[in-house]
Amino acid sequence: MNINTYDCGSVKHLSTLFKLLAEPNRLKILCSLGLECRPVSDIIESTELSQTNVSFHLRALREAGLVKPERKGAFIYYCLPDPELLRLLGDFRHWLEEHQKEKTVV
Amino acid sequence: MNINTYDCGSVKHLSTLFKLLAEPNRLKILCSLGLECRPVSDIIESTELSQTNVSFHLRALREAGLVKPERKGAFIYYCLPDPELLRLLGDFRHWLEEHQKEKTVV
DNA sequence: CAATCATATGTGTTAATATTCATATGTGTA
DNA sequence: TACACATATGAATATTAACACATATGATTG
Repeated sequence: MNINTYDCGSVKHLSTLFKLLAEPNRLKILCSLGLECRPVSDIIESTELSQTNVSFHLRALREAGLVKPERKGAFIYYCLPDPELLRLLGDFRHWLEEHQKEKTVV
Repeated sequence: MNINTYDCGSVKHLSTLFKLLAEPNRLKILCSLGLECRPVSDIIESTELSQTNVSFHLRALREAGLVKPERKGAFIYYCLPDPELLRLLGDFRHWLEEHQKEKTVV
């Protein structure tokens, strides 16, 4: 390995995280949650996805610890245990905008 | 849409970016580049991937503007046009570490 | 405890993506 | 010009992931 090689830590962990975030519907779900806790029915409504599909993606996010379920009666509320994630997403979005600008300039 | 819904901007653009970063070998390539420009042969060596495979992933990264090719004689050097990307990757890695800790605590 | 609502899960199908093999293109040099 | 080297591309296959359908589980209400 070269001395100038950048250390990305465990590439595996990073890539599985990005894989989760790479699915548009999962991103939608995360964004629709925002800083609030919402029942699945809410998520279904705001994302306009099928119940099965939402449940499918929630499972993936849940198992990765990106969302946390909390039962309240018949409903299960989901929230982001660490809202810092939203900041990171914002950073990327911001970078993307800047990056696009540069590309058009160059 | 709820007033508390977090705006992730164009989910589509974000997800295509994450999709690029979700491939372990592409991450490896980005990290192996670091802040330097390197010929493809270097990348092949440090990632231990096949030539075809490296070329395949470089194309994807190139078309998204994440790496930039520059011919020098028979060699083509690739570099990150915007090293800020490495910082973002570092942020995610850092978050991942913290996040893992929390999960074990909780 | 039957009926209903909210959510999850198992299975099969389909679409997307990575990987390899064979080959092409472009560059330097004898 | 012929040859060797660096990299790219096209086609075929393999792997993976999303999605839909049917059904199961768990909670509430009468």
